[in-house]
Amino acid sequence: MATIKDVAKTANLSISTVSRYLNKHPYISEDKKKRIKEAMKKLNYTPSSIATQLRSKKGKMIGILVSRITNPFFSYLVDAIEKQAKIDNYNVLIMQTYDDKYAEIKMLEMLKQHVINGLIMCSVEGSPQMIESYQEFAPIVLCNEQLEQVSIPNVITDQLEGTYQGIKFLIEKNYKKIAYCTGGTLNIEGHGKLRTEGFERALIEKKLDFKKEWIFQEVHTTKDGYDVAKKIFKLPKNIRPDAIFTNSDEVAIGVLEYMIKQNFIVPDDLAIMGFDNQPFTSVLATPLTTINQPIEALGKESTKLLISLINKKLYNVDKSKLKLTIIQRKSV
Amino acid sequence: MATIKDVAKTANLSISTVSRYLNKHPYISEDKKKRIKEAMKKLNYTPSSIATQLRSKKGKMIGILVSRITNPFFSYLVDAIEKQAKIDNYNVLIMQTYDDKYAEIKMLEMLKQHVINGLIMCSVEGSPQMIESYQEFAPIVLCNEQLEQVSIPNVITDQLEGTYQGIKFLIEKNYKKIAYCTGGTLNIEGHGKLRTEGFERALIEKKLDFKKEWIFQEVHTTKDGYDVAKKIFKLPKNIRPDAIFTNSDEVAIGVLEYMIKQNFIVPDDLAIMGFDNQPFTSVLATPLTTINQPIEALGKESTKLLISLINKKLYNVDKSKLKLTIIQRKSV
DNA sequence: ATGAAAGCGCTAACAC
DNA sequence: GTGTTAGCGCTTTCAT
Repeated sequence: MATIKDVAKTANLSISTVSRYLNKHPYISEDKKKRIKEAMKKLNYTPSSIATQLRSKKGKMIGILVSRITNPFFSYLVDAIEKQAKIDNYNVLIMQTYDDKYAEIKMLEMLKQHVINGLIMCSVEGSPQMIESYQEFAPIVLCNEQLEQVSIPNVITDQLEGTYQGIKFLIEKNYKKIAYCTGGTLNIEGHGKLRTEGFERALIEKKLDFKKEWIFQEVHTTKDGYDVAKKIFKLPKNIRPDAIFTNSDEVAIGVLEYMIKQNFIVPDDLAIMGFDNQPFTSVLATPLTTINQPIEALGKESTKLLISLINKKLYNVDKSKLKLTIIQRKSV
Repeated sequence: MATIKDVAKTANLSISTVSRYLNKHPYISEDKKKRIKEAMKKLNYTPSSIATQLRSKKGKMIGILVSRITNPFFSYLVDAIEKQAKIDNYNVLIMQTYDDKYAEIKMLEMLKQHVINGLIMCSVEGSPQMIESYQEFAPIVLCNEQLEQVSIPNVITDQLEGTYQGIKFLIEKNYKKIAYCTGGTLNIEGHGKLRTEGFERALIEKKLDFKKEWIFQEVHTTKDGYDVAKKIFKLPKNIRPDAIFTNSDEVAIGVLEYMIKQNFIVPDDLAIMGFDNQPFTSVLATPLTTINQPIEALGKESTKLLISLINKKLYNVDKSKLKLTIIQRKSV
């Protein structure tokens, strides 16, 4: 690998002059510019970004933390972030946490180590205080997440309202026995807490019962959804729910899968409400009624906010496009 | 930010001793170990990976190039690669090319600049010679891709054979007028060339006709598939194909979508063969008959091969799990 | 306008 | 076992 030294030697100039050329410093004579260009071409030289970063500390990399890239919600979110980041010449380093606190810390440490210059967290595992403390090293933006009692900038949709509307939609369609899935646990703060609040609000408002048999915690995958359905249909008919509000289309598809296999009819035997409006949910055996998340806007605004923060500038998040909407199809 | 110097000063030791501790050098007295630990905690010290990389040149980052992370084939492939990379403590830097040669070059340049220590290319755009030349800087492994006339290690499945079997399957099911989709163009080398060869071989063997109206080039997305279907059903009935072999489930879903919308029946009006066996293809309105790709094995073997190359060791790819298999469902 | 020289934070001989 | 020292490739004063 040719270094700046080699270029300087070949062009018969000092290292500093070459460095200035590289950094587009004004006032370098045309003659020397040409000599440098030639030397660089001859030696096939590329600056070592490692050395540049070491010295100047201004890298151009942002990190994204997602729980699982195979979840289309996240892959589309990453896609949106990357498209926006590219505009400002940032590269993107993606890491999956698999809900593992340790992996999250590894990424946060990269902030400290200047591997990344900012981080968008689309999933959070560790304690709010711990995460907050890392802001000392570089900006962090929470995307589609919210942390209480600490101050970390975020861009979010109104998950409480979205869920509230979704449940209300179900009730108005005359479903009264509503099962509910959440990725978290009901007790602990975090994961889906706001959605659960929206769920409760709608139920209370419509004076409907809660039944602990209808609440499913820590469900994430299609397989989890499948297992939830299995449990539901094992319930005696009189206490079996007539609709299920899932926390993602992936989970909803698991429920659907079980019902198809057992020859149950959607929505007659059980209505299914998805969440995310993922691609292909309109072409399923029963097209899914679901809640659309504004992924594009979420990714774009988070990125704009983060890059502004990196450049120590202000940015007002445009909230106009961050609305959740119900997509009505056949499963409800 | 505290540096190794600060730690040394605080612990009242030399920089080297601290460095040795950091690098798990044997034989450091327990007393000093403790002093170093305390100093590190007190100063909240983390080594700068930039400096470490500059000095030792042994970063721990591998790059992955995919065309679009939103394509489940790639997100699952990335997932498999990441899981394997983690075992050897490598982090993973993902970049999307969007079939853009320029983005690809940007990633290749990162090889030069030591940002990444190896690259897995799950998609290739530029000229074989250009890509080959970058091996000078760090190892490159092609995953699910093949380049002629140059020598770049790769791990692949037999796409020709897979397609040949797929088309033969169609013919044996008594479909004789087979439409064919490819991501590339028929003339130029690259993109789907081997699959096209498999297609041709099966047709010739079974003495079936080619019709240029049945060939669709440069189709990638669900929307492309939708448009292909539209064209097919505009054809006069006597020259309309009775089956379509698509190049991905995404495309197949587009075809399905159009047919549902227009009230055509799958497979009676047109049989659809997918490619990839993506999640949820079994729960579609018409469950998709498709070709399963061994994504797990592809990712795992590519990563093992790349890391071996980085460490200048030999590795023999385990080909036993790299087989394409037909998944028979309802669309054929 | 250009060059010399002092580091950035770390590792790795080499010496003791 | 531990300290001293010379860089890694680059940027950035400070001279000239």
